[in-house]
Amino acid sequence: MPDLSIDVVAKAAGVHRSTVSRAFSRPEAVKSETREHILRVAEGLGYTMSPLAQALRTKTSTFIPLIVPDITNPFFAELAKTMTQAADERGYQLLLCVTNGDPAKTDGYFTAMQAMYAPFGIVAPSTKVDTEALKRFDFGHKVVVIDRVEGDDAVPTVTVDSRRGIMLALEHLHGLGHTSIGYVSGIAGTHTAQDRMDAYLELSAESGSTPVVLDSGSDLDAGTRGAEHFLEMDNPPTAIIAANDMVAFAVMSALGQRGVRVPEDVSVIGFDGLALGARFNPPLTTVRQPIADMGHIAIELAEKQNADGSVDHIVLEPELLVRGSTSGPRK
Amino acid sequence: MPDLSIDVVAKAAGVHRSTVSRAFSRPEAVKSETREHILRVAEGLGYTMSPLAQALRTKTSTFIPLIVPDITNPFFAELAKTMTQAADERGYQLLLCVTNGDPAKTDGYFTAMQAMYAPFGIVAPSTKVDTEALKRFDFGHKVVVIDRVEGDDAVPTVTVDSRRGIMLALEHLHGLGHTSIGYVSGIAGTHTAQDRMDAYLELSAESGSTPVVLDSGSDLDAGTRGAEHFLEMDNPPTAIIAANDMVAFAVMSALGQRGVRVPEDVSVIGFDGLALGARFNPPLTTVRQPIADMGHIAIELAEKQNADGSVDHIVLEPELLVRGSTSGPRK
DNA sequence: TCGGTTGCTGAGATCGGTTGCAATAACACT
DNA sequence: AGTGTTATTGCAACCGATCTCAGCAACCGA
Repeated sequence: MPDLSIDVVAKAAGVHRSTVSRAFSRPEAVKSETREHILRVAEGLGYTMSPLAQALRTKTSTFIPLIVPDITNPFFAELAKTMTQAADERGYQLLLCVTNGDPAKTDGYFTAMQAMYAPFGIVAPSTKVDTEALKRFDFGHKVVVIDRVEGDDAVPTVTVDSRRGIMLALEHLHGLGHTSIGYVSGIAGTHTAQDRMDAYLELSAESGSTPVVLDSGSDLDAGTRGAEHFLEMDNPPTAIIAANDMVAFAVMSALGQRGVRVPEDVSVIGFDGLALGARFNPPLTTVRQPIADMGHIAIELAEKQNADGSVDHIVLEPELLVRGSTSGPRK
Repeated sequence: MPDLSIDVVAKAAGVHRSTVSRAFSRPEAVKSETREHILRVAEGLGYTMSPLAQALRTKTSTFIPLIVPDITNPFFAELAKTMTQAADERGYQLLLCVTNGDPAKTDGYFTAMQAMYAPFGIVAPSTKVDTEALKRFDFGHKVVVIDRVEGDDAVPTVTVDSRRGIMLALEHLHGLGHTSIGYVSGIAGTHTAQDRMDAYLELSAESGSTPVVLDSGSDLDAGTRGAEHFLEMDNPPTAIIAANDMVAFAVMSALGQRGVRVPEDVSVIGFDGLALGARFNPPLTTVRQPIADMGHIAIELAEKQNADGSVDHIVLEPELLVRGSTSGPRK
């Protein structure tokens, strides 16, 4: 590969660099005859433009950072999957940024994204802190957030309707005959986590039952602690809503190890709709978030903002996914 | 941010561009006094070098593509996690590339990585095809593979000792009293998958028992099919080795739905050592691969190759992780 | 036929760095 | 003092594109 630059193509096609450049990036500005010739020659040489050079000159690259707290969490993994797809459909390259919940890292990624002229970035926050970091950067570089954001204004967001999701779960459980329904919270700090919890509290109260929060911790051990708490209760709930699928897994696992059977002894319902849930033992009933859509929409929002400056806040509808972890109450 | 370029720093520090450049990238070539002054000024301005410009000029960037078939598979997710960490410890940026098993995509990523002067890439293959794609690119750009590679020569690799891993599993099961041990294969096409299967076949034969391959499919449904096959047998094995954790999950889930209990009715052991396994129901006994090490080593190998041209093939030792999915045989 | 578009292409500066080479300063040695 | 290093720094070309500006030809209407 004798270093294919725009100049060698230009020479080979007998035109000037600038014409080749136009042939690629502003086709209508070149006589169609010339353009096709150039394209043909380029094709023959196996030429592609250097994204780096382009980025340097135009001050806008195709690198888009995906900032997540933990790629190991299947929710973020699924998000990453659909995002990569959406991304390279549109010629973007996803930069995987894992913060591990460390705000310093988040900051670092933001400055890095400026440095490489990222047109925008996607943030799936673990804590409110992440979204606050945004402000320090004046939104100078556009970002879209997979969560609600305090104040709901300057930055585009996409989320699912937490309240509706919890409602779905509650209705399903009520329909099955459950009246005492506990809750184990998930990754704390996120607005959506907060919203789900609030929704649970409110809706429970509305339906006349007293809410039972088994654990409100932030980590995965919330599941274990929740299960323990459950076992210590004199009159434990007959069903448990977990703030997200991972926590639901943890709950079921902890319960299982202590001899409690799902759904025979207690029903468990998650929130996320991870594919993995279908392979769990038992398969997890859950409130599905349209993760795939979220990825595409996030990118669309970003592009839209770049185009006309509009910042939208999309709220998607969740959906109930009934699998094997819920059934009628024990007695 | 009035566009911080090297020139503004130079002016502010009263030196020439080239001196600033050296102060950063070849510190020993600048009088320490001057260097410190420059660095201080830069610091004050909040200046960082443009990785794009650097890459363009030096023809080597800090972008390193991580090519995986499916980030949704926790094995690759864990790999990605440790790799991002290893990567940004050394100032690299990970580009997430998901092939979905499509060789065309793999090819695309290879050309892309050339275009952006990636110093090397990491490939965690789904099929042998992936490794063959490498040859089409003359290894012109360095790549290290998380798998064994046909011929074992031109490209650095890191894997764990498949045979040893299977041996560990077998020994554990034998120790528990199992004599009839089945096998469900995993993602096909990979050399390691092949190796594990071969090891199972050989070691079973050596120990005098007849191997029982419950399913040799490539997809996740192998688990389901394996379970069904298991149920149809007159004299089913008392334990099952799954080629990887995901398949083990699927097997246990399918078994569970059909009323077979693990480990009471049948023991199941996986291969990978995913953190997720600890949260499964029951917690999965498995052969642990040192995934975190693999990530770091992969990057080290790549750097080493770039430095002195050496290509190494590292084989790591697996380790048994006993959790709850194995116990003595039923009767 | 001539001034006024319009369409297409070439020149050349520029993006933000790097690096070989030349210039100068400083120091060592005889 | 004279000459030969050696350490520092400046100069300017270059990496591979983009884009403004200008040049030129063809076309239009009066």
